[in-house]
Amino acid sequence: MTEVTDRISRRQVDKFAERRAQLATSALRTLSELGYARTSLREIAQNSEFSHGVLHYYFRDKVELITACVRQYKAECVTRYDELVVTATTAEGLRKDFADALATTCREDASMHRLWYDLRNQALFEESFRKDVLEIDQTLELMIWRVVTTYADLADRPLAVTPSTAYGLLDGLFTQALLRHLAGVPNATEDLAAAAHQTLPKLLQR
Amino acid sequence: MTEVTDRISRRQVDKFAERRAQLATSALRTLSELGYARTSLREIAQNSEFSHGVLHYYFRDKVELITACVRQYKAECVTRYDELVVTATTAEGLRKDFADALATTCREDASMHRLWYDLRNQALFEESFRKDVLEIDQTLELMIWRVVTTYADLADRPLAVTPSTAYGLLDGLFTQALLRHLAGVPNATEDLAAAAHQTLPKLLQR
DNA sequence: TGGATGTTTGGACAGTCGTCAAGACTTTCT
DNA sequence: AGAAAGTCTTGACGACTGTCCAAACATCCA
Repeated sequence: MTEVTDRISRRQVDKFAERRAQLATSALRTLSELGYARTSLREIAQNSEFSHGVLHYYFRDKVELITACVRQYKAECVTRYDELVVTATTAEGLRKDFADALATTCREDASMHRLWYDLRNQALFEESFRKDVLEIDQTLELMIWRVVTTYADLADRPLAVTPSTAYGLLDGLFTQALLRHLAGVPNATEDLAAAAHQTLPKLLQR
Repeated sequence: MTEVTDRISRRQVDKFAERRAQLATSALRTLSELGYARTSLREIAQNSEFSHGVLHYYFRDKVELITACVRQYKAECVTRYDELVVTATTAEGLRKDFADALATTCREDASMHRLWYDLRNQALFEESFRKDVLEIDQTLELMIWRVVTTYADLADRPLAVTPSTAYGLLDGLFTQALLRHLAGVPNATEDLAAAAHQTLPKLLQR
């Protein structure tokens, strides 16, 4: 008996979670187009296949929806460069591949990244976003750290920076490139690749 | 006759510009507290000594007001570290003073800086902000470049990075520290000082 | 002093916002 | 089959938004 109801409720929970994820994906698309300040629940619903009322069936309020978006975003981006890490055989190869991958991401996922920066900024004002944002930020830092430590290992030289410094430095380059790329500055992403390529060795001890 | 009216109209223009600046200052205070997404014209007016209607007497619309705020912000921040540059006598002294100044700014002007990052992010979505934001960003880059070149001169070693790379790297450290500081992470600004102190020499050729 | 000009107020407007709830529709179980 | 539970739509609500305007107020010169 309990097994049956458990199975049922689990199935329902799964369906519930599935639809939540589906709505969060729609919301992410809208948010990445308009930005946090200009995105309304009705706009999100309009870009999905549901009406605006359904959002309050799956999410308590707007904050919970946005939070779910942030969490979903995290899942799909924190392993972005892991493929590079496991296939890397030489320091120079990883250095070049990572720099190029940064540039490609900046070019092709520009909208999603400007949303991440937007939400991260909201956390500077709204306390309710901080926990999730800091958690993602930490995960991104670790992702970068995997790249950097692998690079150091392959180069057989010790690192000269902390994980947080490495992340801060590279993230700064990316932010800058994203702004220029979206503003139509020529060669913004190529410059990012060059700058990252130039920066990686500086993270190692001489 | 024309001289008189010129004098009058100039005086009126000055008064007009003065009030604009006064309102922009009020708006900046409100924006830095609430962030772009949560700031309304009525809220801005309420934090000033005027009613909400007056904003439309001095600014065509909200975009023009925000733009005026951005321009005003620029004027007061682009010379922030110039004092350091002109008084610096040794590379090590400048290195330490700059790192400490970054940390102090992050601690004491946190609200204003989160606003800058917020508005810079709006430019990623809203085309109308881009021109002014890119102009400020360029000015900030030059401000950092003055520090970095002076540091290189005093150290008597050539630089190994472009102005844009130097700015991107240091800005990334600052952004990260600002988030952590506002989130209440202990030692966030001290870590910023340490990271910047550690980073400066890496911008020089070995 | 009186009239013209410049400045400020406060209310009204048409929209939009997040939220909610009543009811219709669907699916599921007995 | 019919009842029960889950899902979705639709319309409404009060609050808030940017914008505009008529009228009140202040300042100025003739």
